[in-house]
Amino acid sequence: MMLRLIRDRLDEYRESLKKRGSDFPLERLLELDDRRRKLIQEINGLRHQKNILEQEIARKIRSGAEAIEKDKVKTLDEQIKQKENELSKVEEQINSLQLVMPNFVESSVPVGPDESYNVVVRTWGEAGKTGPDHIDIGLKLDLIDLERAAKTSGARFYYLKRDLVRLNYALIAYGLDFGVRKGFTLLQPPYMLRRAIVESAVDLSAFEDAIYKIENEDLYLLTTSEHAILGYHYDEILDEKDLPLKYVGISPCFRKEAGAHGRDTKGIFRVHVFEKVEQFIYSKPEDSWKHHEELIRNAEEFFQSLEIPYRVVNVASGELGACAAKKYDLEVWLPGQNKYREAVSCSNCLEWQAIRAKIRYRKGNELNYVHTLNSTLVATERALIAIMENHYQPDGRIKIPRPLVPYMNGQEYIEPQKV
RNA sequence: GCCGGGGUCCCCUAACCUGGUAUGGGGCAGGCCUGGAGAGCCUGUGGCCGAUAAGGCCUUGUGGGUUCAAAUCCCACCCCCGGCGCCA
Repeated sequence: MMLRLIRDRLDEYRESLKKRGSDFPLERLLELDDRRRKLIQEINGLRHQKNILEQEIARKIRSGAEAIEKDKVKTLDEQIKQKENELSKVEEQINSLQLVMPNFVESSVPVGPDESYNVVVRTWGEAGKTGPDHIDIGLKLDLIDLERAAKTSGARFYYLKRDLVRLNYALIAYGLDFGVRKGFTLLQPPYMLRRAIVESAVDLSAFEDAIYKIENEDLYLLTTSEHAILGYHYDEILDEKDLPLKYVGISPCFRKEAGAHGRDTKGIFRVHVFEKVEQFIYSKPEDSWKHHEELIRNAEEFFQSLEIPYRVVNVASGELGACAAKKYDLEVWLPGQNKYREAVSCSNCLEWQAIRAKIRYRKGNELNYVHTLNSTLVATERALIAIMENHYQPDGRIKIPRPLVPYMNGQEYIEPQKV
């Protein structure tokens, strides 16, 4: 299906691969597809002959005659079997290529191999403030324990303590209410998914680098509720009048971070488990770019309400990931690191995921693939870092952002522990 | 986990025992009819190959097997419902 799309827009697709710097073997895939189509034609012809023979046999048996063509059917069966074996080998190769086949690249995406080619779209708030990092603050106020987490679970784990636990749940509760106000439907998904579901949502490289597998089961721990929300409508036909479908998911996210050795090793910035409130939209194709802007604007409004300075970047073609045709990152200012760091990722996957997940919609008499879009609303551990570092007061307290105060039972500051 | 019942096209449903190429209804789309609407009637409704043709192949939860032939018989697995057991 993705193949047909690519055959229709072959030049554009070659250009997209070039922009990504992808070494995807497109020519080989096209050759295999030609071979596949030829085999299907041959098999269809043989099956047609077989069907005709079978009907003759049935007719003869009904009229009481002895059926004598059985050996002819056997010969056909052998020929069919042989072609089918070849076909299934070809299809196997096609499938494994399709699992790593990247999406198109949208024309407004900056072309370049790495993040240095990202283009800043806009900035909000006063960046440049410096101060202690979340680890120092967390230790000083007894809000984070990393050593004991290392003892129980290893690197990249953490215990949150005291008011930071409450602040985490306040962020989640605020994020969910925020999503509902924006017209999204809340969804708390299963935290484990079958392989087929995960494969429809990601490219293969994600499996090795990110995904934890449950032993002896066809189940994988969620890396983001995005995948579970895509799976929600797996193999379904939606009605045009129900689109767009907007969901906000809440779940923990489990990530191996296998490809990230040595990066962000301290603190709770890059960890194996974190909570995330996620926006997801199933859209009609003609509306998906409008919704892409809507999703990033929602995330921006959320971080503005927390009074955290940020910038939005248009991610360069080489950093997109296979699924996305365009991706915005929202990067928050972290005084402890003296730089902007990624807190939100907002992608338009076009029909890439929908084709793999077989999600279509009915428009009058025809069926079309939907477009899917996803964006973080808030990954709470990273937001906690941003709050701790940006709202740290000279007197050693952390000011709780206004919208979270009601979720903290009116509490306005996190106070240092009295010794 | 155990015992029983079940999974058919977008939805519902017939055929399953007794193997012969998936029935009917609803919805939706188009057409006829109408001043207009409704009712009624007709046609279409998934996937693949092919030129958007003609035509053909495939499709009854998934994968195997028996057979000239499988929705139908056999085996394994998945899921749903009911009962029992276990459990935060």
